[in-house]
Amino acid sequence: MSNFDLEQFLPYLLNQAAEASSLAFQQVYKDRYGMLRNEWRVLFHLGQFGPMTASAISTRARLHKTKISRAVAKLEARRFLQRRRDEDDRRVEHLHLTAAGRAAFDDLRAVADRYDAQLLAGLGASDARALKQHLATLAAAKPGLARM
Amino acid sequence: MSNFDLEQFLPYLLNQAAEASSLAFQQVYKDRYGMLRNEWRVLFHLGQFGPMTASAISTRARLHKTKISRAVAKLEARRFLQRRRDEDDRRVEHLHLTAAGRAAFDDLRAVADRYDAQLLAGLGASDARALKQHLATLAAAKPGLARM
DNA sequence: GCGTAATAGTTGTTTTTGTAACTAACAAGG
DNA sequence: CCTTGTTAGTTACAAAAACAACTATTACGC
Repeated sequence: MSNFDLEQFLPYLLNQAAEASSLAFQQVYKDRYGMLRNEWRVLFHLGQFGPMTASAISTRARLHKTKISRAVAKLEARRFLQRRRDEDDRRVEHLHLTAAGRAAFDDLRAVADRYDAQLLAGLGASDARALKQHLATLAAAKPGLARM
Repeated sequence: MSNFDLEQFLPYLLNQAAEASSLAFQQVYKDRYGMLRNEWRVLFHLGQFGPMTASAISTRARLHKTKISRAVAKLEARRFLQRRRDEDDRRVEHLHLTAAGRAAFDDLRAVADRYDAQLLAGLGASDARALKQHLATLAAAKPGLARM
């Protein structure tokens, strides 16, 4: 008999924590700006890193290009971003926020900042740092599982 | 100017870590048993906690009852579980694994056990414990965000 | 240059999810 | 008992995600 415990299984725990911690923030960008998860992510990438192409966002955010494509279309329709064709390579589109897009980003970034602090309120600064470090490592890992 | 960093935002980090760490395991239950995430979860609840009702699983797994309902229907169709009407309260169904269901559970549990160890291989035992403890706390929290 | 492959991005189709409405069975107050 | 409310679970319809196929443009090999 194994001592395996579902509720201590890391992927399960991570999912539960991710869902619980996303809920309240999700409510904000949905209620205030009618955004979906992928739209919020694209907005934040453009807000934080400046103009980028859809491919660059796809790589950095680890989102499939179809998700980016649809999120961009929606953000453009709502005048949060604009596209600009690259002169040299006409396949490429450079995306950048409009003033409205930047305002939304600034607003949501401030919320996110406070929310993050609230989530970590129970932990000391060094514990919080360690937690985020471990999560970043897990996020970057590409675990396989050879013949399990 | 804020020093906010998307990639250090806890809900975002948790999502990335959860997705990355779920991928390889997901592949296993999908390839071997054609299961979806919710089906795997129901299977594990029944395997670990013994016969339960759909409602009990719903509460413990924090899954909406419609997800349970569909997962149960699929698991039943594939002969991984059976239902039994409660004698006293005929609304209630007690769910229990069949031999095939238990075999699948035993197999997947063993994979999960090894996979968990692999994910945590870089951490010391006390770091791993602390990480899981923090995640459990986050998973249990019901953060609101009053007028942000 | 020309055929083939690769890249950027979009569109269409199928699954899966989310939300709400529904049936059936029980509970409780008068 | 009989209305009203609650709980267990299902079903129907709309929204979103996954996946594959598509167009357009550029790069590469010869």
